[in-house]
Amino acid sequence: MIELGYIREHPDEVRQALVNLHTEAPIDEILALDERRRALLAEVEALRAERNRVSKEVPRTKDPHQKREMIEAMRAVGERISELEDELAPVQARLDEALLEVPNMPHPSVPVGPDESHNVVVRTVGDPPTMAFQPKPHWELGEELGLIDFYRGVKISGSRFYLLRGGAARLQRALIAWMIDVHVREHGYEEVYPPYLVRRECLYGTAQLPKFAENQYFDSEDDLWLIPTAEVPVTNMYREEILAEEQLPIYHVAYSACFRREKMSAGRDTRGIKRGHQFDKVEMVKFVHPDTSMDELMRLLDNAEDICRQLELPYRVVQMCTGDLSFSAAVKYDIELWAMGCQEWLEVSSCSNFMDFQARRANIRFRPADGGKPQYVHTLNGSGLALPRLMIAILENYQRDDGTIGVPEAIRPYMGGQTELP
RNA sequence: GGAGAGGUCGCAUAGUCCGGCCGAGUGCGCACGAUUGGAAAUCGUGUAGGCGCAAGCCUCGCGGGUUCAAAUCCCGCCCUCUCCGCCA
Repeated sequence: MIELGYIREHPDEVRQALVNLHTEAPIDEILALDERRRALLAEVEALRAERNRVSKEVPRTKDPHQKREMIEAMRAVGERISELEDELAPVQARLDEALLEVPNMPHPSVPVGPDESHNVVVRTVGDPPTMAFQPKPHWELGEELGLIDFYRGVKISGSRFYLLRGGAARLQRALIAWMIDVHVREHGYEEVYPPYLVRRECLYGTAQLPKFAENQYFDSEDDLWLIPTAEVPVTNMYREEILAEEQLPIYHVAYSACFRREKMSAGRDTRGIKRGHQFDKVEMVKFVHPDTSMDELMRLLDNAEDICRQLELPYRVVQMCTGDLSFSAAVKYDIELWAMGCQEWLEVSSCSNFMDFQARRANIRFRPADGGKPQYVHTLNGSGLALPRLMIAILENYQRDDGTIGVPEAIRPYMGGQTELP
């Protein structure tokens, strides 16, 4: 959430940001509600001050007549306060709601552009493997080698579900364990295992709600929501907390299953395992001092790239332009792996700096070491990495002319020394 | 799921029966100061958050109600703990 005072004082900058983001938000409504709210608040607070003052006098007043008059007068004041409060409540409620619909402001360094065609390829690392044969897409490899069972996935759970079998299931499990270990051992993260079902407030904290409700699965009976990413439970670990400055920065890495209804992407990527309703991901989350968050973003991105480098997969880093920025990110870099079979760049990681946007929503603060007022932390996160697309890249890029698939060196110790699939 | 106990300012607690002197006492912790060659001990002062230029307003798990006035009374909800039941 961005600060109400900022909208009030810089409405034109906010409007321009929305234009650059190619989105809309109820700014005019917010300004009108805010004005109304402040007027009502001034009135109601003056009355409350009077009531508080007189009510304190009441027990000290000896004269019964005077006492009765004071009580009568305050009864009238009380009624007026109630009226004003009834008027204020819906204004405040709608204002709170509207503020949650305003996206984060893009960082000044973000290139301005209408859509993904204006994203900037920052660097390309590694070369696609040379193959003396026609590489196959993973859905063919997966079926031929008995590694991916689409038919039964659909039978069990419907479209966009599949099963990994045998070596593929093992490979995924090995990748998860290995990636977590790399981030813990080499990059300084603390591993956490979070809940997959969270309360609704958490989704507000990380900004999946209120705007993206249609993409979430939830249990209406208990109002518990399935996480679309470990970002949600992990970022919310410190919601409503005031951390000590010395605790920062906090780095967490978490593996979780992720659940997405994909309502907004219905019909896209229906082939293969690129986009499912359930997938696994290793996620990195950081809580940092505001002064350091841009540096921290670069390191986070490098941590994610390190996985690609160690797996010897060709990738590129793309900076999102304003038009392709997500709702809550101020800056975002994607990492895309090149897949030989389907001949496309696959997004395996999104590394974002949210600045204080999520911290405001989730009320995550720190107390400066000099003892000053609590300040909002900056939060960041990045995939490190998402499994299905990583699996695609490995299956397609490590396929060999004899029909087998090589296991990347780095993973072999986690596969009991196994060197090829199936 | 059943029975009981409880959620108060970093932590621990007092206050709740009998509403006002309680936005809130005490201890610990922490900060600063005094004392000291230095330290311990001791003493003193300070020490929750939000809104507001300020006066002031709001917050004692959350929401609602009663009242001139609610931490305190009433209703609903959430969470924690203990015991019982059930269970990977």
